[in-house]
Amino acid sequence: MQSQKDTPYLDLFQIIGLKLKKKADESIKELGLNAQQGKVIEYIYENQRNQIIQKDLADRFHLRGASITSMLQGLEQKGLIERKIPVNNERQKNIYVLPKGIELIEDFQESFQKVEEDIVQVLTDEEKQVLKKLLIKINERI
Amino acid sequence: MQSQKDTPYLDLFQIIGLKLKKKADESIKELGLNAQQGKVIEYIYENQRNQIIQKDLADRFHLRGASITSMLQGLEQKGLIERKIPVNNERQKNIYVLPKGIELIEDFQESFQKVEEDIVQVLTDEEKQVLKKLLIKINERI
DNA sequence: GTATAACTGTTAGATTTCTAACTGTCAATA
DNA sequence: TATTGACAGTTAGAAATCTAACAGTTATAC
Repeated sequence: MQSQKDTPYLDLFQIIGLKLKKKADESIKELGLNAQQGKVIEYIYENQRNQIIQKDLADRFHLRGASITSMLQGLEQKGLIERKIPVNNERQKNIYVLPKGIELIEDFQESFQKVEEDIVQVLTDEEKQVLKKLLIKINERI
Repeated sequence: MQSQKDTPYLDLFQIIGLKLKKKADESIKELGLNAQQGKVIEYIYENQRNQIIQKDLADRFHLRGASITSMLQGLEQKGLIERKIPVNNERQKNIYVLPKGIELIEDFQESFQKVEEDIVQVLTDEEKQVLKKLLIKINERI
């Protein structure tokens, strides 16, 4: 395992990220969506007053424009969101969560909260604070 | 952004994991592979003396057996690895890196090392130690 | 004012992963 | 020892993401 040990941070972040993705997917599977879709709906709901467009989602979730198009088409077909071309810019589409989507949000949040607790339950309060600071620092620089 | 703030650890791990994946993919793109494939070849090379089989890779990389089959078929077609059915168990396949694959490993390691440095360069030595401990602790429990 | 460039989103096709169903082999047990 | 179950890997088809090429709209520059 020599080479694996050479990049312990890269390896740990990759594995933890993957495990968390699977946990989160599993936790909201019964709602007929995956974690990414849940997070996106949450984000739209929290920000729809600010006229968010698809590009904002691509930036926030580090996905390509094409991927957002595809995901939102799916969510629209399920009746969870709607997209409206604003009067001032016909290139864009503003995005809104529909009532059927809003109903699910509380369930998402509860599920994600449980995964969140799984992550930090083994840490002391002090460790949690330190970890958060370090993660934020790293996220800002990469 | 209220709901986003409710699961800061989950969100940070997801975003950092995604950014690192993209960085690592980019860094070995010129070799005609992605980061996952590079890590797998590295791992096979370091462990091929111990008769590793596909299931070991599935466990180590948190992928399904079907995904490993698919990936290894690709690497085999490129002449980077080979799979041999051992005499003592015809269900299994032992995996070995071929010379053409071995040639690439140093390049992988150099590239991954650079991504590794990107992660920790903003941290002090003490912070690095603390971070590693916390990540290992979390990884063991989830 | 017109031409050019930048922006936003879409499509088509490739890649990677997944689940579910399957085959063949080995192990356990009755 | 014959049956049954567990194990390792494969296949087919679905889902999510990507890149590259494109269309339409808006902004910029001359």
